[in-house]
This record gives sequence, structure tokens and C-alpha cells, in this order.
Amino acid sequence: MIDPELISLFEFFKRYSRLSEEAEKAISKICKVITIKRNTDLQPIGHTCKTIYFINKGIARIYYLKDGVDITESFSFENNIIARVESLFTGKPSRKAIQILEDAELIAINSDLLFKMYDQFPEIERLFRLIMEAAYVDTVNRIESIQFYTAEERYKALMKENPDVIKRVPLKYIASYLGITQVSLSRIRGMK
Amino acid sequence: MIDPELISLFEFFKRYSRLSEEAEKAISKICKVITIKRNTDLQPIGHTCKTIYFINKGIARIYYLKDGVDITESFSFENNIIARVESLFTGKPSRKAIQILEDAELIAINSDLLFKMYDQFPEIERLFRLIMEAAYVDTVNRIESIQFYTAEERYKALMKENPDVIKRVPLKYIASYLGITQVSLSRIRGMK
DNA sequence: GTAATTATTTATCTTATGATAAATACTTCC
DNA sequence: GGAAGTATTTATCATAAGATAAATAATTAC
Repeated sequence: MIDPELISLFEFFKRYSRLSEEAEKAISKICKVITIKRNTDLQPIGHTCKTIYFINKGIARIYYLKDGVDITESFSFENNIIARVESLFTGKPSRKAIQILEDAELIAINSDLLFKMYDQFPEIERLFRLIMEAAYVDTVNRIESIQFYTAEERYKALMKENPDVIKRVPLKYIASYLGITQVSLSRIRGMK
Repeated sequence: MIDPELISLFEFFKRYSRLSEEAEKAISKICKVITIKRNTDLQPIGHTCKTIYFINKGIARIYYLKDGVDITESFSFENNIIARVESLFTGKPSRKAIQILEDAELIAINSDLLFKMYDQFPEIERLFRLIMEAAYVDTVNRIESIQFYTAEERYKALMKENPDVIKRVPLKYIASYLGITQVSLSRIRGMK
């Protein structure tokens, strides 16, 4: 029997590939459910990322400091994963932090243990390959959006694609995600 | 014996993982060496990407049209791969094209055949997982560079990291890669 | 429920980049 | 090697977004 707290994680996995029961059991063993209060850093800047998180409830963001200014790299919502891949895949300390924006329940998957399971379970390696390929595609598409649309176009696209962000996340975090200052975002919002 | 034209490809692979001889042989079978003249489109816009290319000689770029204007997404040089991942991994037609900028010798790897080999050769699946993870990390890092540095900073960083680009690629292609117009790039270059 | 803190908006002025046009430099091809 | 085509630079003017400061609104903590 699968831990009821892990059901949504395995539903998420099914969007990418099917796992055998043994594989599900093996993954279950390296999952830890944790709850975190909002406005806390789940992982600080400078920490080497050894965890892939799945969000059962809440919102998280990845951010870093550029010349002391807080910059949001990405947001993650319910039923999605979040990880600092540039650290996870290189083993180097991350310049980025993961912060919880709404009281959250997360599933933490230890990446050392996960990667070790790849030899025994090629199906798990495949699953995470597919998840990461999809995330890679999202990132490639994001470059296009950042580089070749105006701030106003990007704001409107975000409102359309993910209205939840605007409702649930402070605008100051959204501004840097869009690549502009908070003042500029406010100006764009005021324009009608 | 490995076809001498494929040696650099297998050297490239060794940077990520070791392959058994059978696996190398299997990959060799789905590789095709091709030569292409400069200024030709290797794959046109609208085509569904079914090939991963390795560059033995020459330069390629991925570009697309935004409101009729040519935008460079990326460049690839000798001893690297190039593919339109957003099509390769989704099976959807790409809005992007691959163009050859200098007379080139390429190794074309058929992705349908490659992906089919993953069941028989988990080591090949692993190899390409690692290659794509590294490419994903590069892309994440590129977002940071596009979004939070000025055009001038980006130009100087490019000169430092990859002076070859400036020497071998027409500036008009570099400008859109940096996210600015050619006129702006010319202005930045003239500033000192 | 009020004070203190934090978030958002508004205003002003500055600046980097865009758009357009024209001048110059460089390539290619017969 | 000269004409035609292409690439790059320079100039001018317009505009989106940045920086700073101050005003207002919303949230949080006691």
C-alpha cells in the first residue's frame, strides 16, 4: 500500500511513465513528507542541492541575490517538483535558495539515494529522465519568452497562463521573475 | 573498429560516461556522416526534429522568426551537439530551424532509432540523459545571463567565454542571440 | 484594534535600447 | 577587377524601463 501522502506524487509520475510496484515501493522508501511554514528558506544559498521536492500543498520559489537584490528564478505550485538543477546535476554548491511562500507540505526525495537506484531500476532512471527532459523544454521556451517579448507582453502572458501566481505571490517576487523592477511592474499594471 | 569519422563523437561521449563496445557499435550503426555547405538550412522551420547532430567541423545555429525578424537562439561549434530539444522531446514540429554558418561536417544520429535502443542499452539511455542534463544546466544558466545583465555585459561575457563566436559569426546573428538589435550591438562595440 | 512593518503605487527624471535612415565597408560573383 | 549585393557602422529621434523618493495601501504583531 502506498502512503496516502504520496499518492499525488505517483499520479504526477504517471504523466511521464508507468512504474512497477517494486519501483514504487523503492521510491516510497526514500521519500520524506515535511511541512514548512511560509517565508522560510527550505534550502539556503550556498547549499549543495541533494533533494528533489514535490509540492503537495503550498508555493515555493527559487531565488538568488544579484548585487544584493533579490531575484526570483522560478515559482513552483502544487503537484509539481522543484529543484536547483544547476547544483543537483553538477554537485556544486548552488548560488540559489528555495523559499516557501505559503505554508507547505512537501515530499523530499533524496537525490543521492535516488541516483543510486538508477542501476537497479532503469525504469526509475527513465522516469526522471523524462521529467527532466520536460523541464528542460520548459526552460528553453522560457528563454524565448524572456528574450523577445516586452515586459508588458510577459506580464500578460503570465496572467493568462498562470493567474494563480498573480493572486498568490507578492508582486515584488513576480517583478524580478519577469526581469523588471517592481516599480516597472506596477506601472504596467496601472496602464489599464 | 570505429569509423575514423566517428572518433571525435565517441571522445565527446567519454566526457559523460563510458560505453561498452557493443553499445558503441550499436550507436555507430545509426550515425550518418554528412557534409553541408554554409548558409544552408540543415532543417527548416516547421520540421519535426528527429535528429541529434554532432559537429565535426563548422558552425551551426538555431534560429526562428519573430514577426518576420530572424532571431538566433543558440550557436554550436566543433565537438558539440545541436538539436531542437523542444521538438525532439515533444514530437511536435519545431518553430525553429538549424542553419549551417560555415561549411560543415556533421554526424547525424536518428533519434527514433536512438530512443528505441534505450530499452536494449540502458547505458546509452544514461549517456544521453547525462548529456541532456548538462545541456539543461547550461540553459538554466543562460536565463540568468539574459535576464539580469545589460547588453554590454552580455557582449563582453560572450567575447571572453567564446571569442570564436565574434570572429567566425556575422554580427547580425550575434545581436539577436544577445537579445538586442544589430544597431545596438554596433553601438556597444563602438563605445571603446 | 492600533502601531509597526511590509507591499504597492505614483511621480519625476535619467538612460539604455529600439526604429529608421543613410553612409561606409566588406564579399561575392561574373 | 568592378558591379551588385550584403554586412556593419553612424546619426537622429522616440520610448520602455531603471533609479530614486515619496505617498498610499495592506498585512502582521502585539
